[in-house]
Amino acid sequence: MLVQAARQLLHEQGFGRTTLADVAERSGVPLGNVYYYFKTKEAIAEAVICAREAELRGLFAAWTSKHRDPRARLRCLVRAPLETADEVVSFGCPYGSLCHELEKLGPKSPLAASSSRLLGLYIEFAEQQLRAAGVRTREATGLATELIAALQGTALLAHTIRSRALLASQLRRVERWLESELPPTSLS
Amino acid sequence: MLVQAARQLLHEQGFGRTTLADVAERSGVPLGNVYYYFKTKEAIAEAVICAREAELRGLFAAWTSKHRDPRARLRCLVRAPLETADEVVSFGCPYGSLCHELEKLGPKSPLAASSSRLLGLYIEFAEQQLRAAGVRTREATGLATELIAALQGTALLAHTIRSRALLASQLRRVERWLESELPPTSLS
DNA sequence: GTCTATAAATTGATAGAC
DNA sequence: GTCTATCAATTTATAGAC
Repeated sequence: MLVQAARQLLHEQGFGRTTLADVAERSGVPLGNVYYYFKTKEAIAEAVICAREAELRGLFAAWTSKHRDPRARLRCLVRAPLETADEVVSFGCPYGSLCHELEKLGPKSPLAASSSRLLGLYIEFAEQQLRAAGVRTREATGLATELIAALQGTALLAHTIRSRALLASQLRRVERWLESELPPTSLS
Repeated sequence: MLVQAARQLLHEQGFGRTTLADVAERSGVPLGNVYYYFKTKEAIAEAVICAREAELRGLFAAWTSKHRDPRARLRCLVRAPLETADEVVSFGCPYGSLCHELEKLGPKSPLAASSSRLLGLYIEFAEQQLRAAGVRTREATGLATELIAALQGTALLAHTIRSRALLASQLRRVERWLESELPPTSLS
């Protein structure tokens, strides 16, 4: 699938360094075909962002249905980068690196706005689970932002240093920190 | 100065989207001149990285000479993004965004290796100050990494959301967290 | 819908006058 | 050392046969 190939390539090489010829080649179709399905290169990026958004919503839904306890859902969130550790170490967080690059297109670029929604979704999910775990509404926004910032920073460092060990150990630190920030469990 | 212009442009637009014509124009010199001073575009990027490294070392030296107390130095580190809040909100952390983009050139790229040194320096400085503040050697590395990750993640989110308020409030949170992680001051 | 060929624009890099 | 003109390669995008 065209979008699937583009999704991988944008993660591996970034938007700027990925040519439409790359996308065509990895999809196994000739270059001309790409333009039959997508008017411009930006349109492909937009489709990739949508795919990433669907991917995120899928993860959130899976964690939500798997665990009733919001703390367990938050643990899934923190540990998620370990599930794809190789990719994160080699290419960074797919959502964060997309934002990082597309934001450089300027505040007026539609791609920048679309990609920032990805991190927004991330924060929103964390905030919901924090509130469900008993964090006060006022505090939940700040804490959720702090959590996502910690995860994004961890991914950037693990990627830059290219160390899976760093990713694992720092995610454990984030997990311990988060537990210390949550209100004590009500032992009903 | 050529490098100065390139330094700004790489921060504002990134390496990939900055053309040598851009650099020439902002420097006020014709395009041909750029190639008299730098053999290739990569050579300019290398010079920019060196300039950023010197900039970092200068900041560290200033904080070190200004404060004897390592805690005060760490406060400077955490609050530093506020000094250039507009730039951080508009374009992200100059060091982090450079790493983010140049790492996509692949692990074998000399530019990727050079840029990763920037974050390495950052961690190293934090680690030194943490040890001086009484954090055990074993713990200092992990804590320093966690601190820099928090700062980098904060810069990314503040940039993506384009919110100076988010930058300020989240840096305050990082500062409070850091204080809670440091051993109690010895009231000598 | 699929594919080849090619146009049009951008941009890294060079040649050569001054 | 400085500047203009231009080459060569890449890449987005289109035209048109099948």
